Amino acid sequence: MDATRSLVLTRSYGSVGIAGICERAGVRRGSLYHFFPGKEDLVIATLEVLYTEFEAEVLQPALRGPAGLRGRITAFVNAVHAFQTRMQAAEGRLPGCPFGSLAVETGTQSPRLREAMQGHLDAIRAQFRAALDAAVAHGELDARTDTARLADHWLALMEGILLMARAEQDADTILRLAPALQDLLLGAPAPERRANEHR
Amino acid sequence: MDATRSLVLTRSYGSVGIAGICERAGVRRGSLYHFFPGKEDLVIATLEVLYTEFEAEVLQPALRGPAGLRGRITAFVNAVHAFQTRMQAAEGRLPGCPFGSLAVETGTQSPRLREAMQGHLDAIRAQFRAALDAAVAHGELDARTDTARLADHWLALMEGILLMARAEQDADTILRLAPALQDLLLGAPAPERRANEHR
DNA sequence: AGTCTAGTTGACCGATCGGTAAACACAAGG
DNA sequence: CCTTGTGTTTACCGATCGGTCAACTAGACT
Repeated sequence: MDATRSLVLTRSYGSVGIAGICERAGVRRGSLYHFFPGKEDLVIATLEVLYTEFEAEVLQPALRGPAGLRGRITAFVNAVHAFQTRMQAAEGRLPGCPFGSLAVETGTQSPRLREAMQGHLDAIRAQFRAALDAAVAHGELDARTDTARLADHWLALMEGILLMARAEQDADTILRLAPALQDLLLGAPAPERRANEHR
Repeated sequence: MDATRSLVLTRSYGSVGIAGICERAGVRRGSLYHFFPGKEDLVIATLEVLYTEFEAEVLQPALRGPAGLRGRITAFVNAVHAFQTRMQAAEGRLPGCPFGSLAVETGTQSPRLREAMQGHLDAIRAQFRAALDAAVAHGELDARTDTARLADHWLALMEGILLMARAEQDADTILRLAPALQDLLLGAPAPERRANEHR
């Protein structure tokens, strides 16, 4: 599963073969099929583990650690940036958001895989919403804020940022686009103060 | 190339085979290789055409037609929504943003394809920026607005929106997330008016 | 008529795909 | 000692992958 993770994240579902996974893992193909019924299940299981780790190591610490929504967003962005940088250093490729990428690639081919990825995206969105609800409770956001809607926007923008980062194969893209997240979630600055504010 | 477009947009680069393309086009494989040196070049050429059409039929009309940035954004979103809906009706699958999807999928494998897609994304960003510059010229945005940066954010969010739409295979996702675009580009409403504003 | 060339065709290439199955190793339990 | 269950190994399956090639067709030009 570690081999599967490395390969699927840095390449893509379709372009990763069972043979490559097994070679990397130092395992014979037959052994693999003793534990997993097929490629699809292997990948689903692998990303299940990845999500669990992502929630425990990125989502929870960043979104509950610092006080204040602004600090939490920053912590979240930095944690994502660190993870992407680490992966790029280790594997030579910047993965972007695996759940989003897989959902896009297999969305029109493998319903089970797509549903699994959608489930993870939903879970991330729920974490975002919890952070927004906490901000509402602390008076950082107006009480009438539609946190579900805002969390939805947050996830969409985050996916877009990671898509751009993967397309450019550059982790700094995340930092470059992160201000958009602050603008979207905390309200854009008044037009008068907008120019170059984030530099 | 029409067959290539349909298949690549609704499936993915890796999962579309030369055989499938030729079968759909009613052409023998050998004939294809008389005109294109390989799959990569075929797809690049196909998406070149697609971008040209996209610019002429979506970008230009939407971003120059209506008066006012808000109206232009709305027109752009509606045009994209219409295109996605049409594709879904015709092919049974919602393609999302082909340039983004291809850039993501092939970004770690086919440098030429990735560069081509990046070029198209850059071109789209330039169109966005032109629309923002026009808004600045009309006083709709502050003169000090960093339009390049804002166009960058615009593209990232748009890619995220289309990624979500493809993941969910639902064109309405675009309309659901479109308000985020208005918030990001025109400035979020004051917190007091934020709740449910867009419903 | 003869030549040339753009394009078509179908057979074929080696490689790889995901997946299967039978033979085998081996430790645990009787 | 013998069975049983858990894995491992290896050879193999048909299908498909992207790509090649030589033979062929047919219209244009001389």
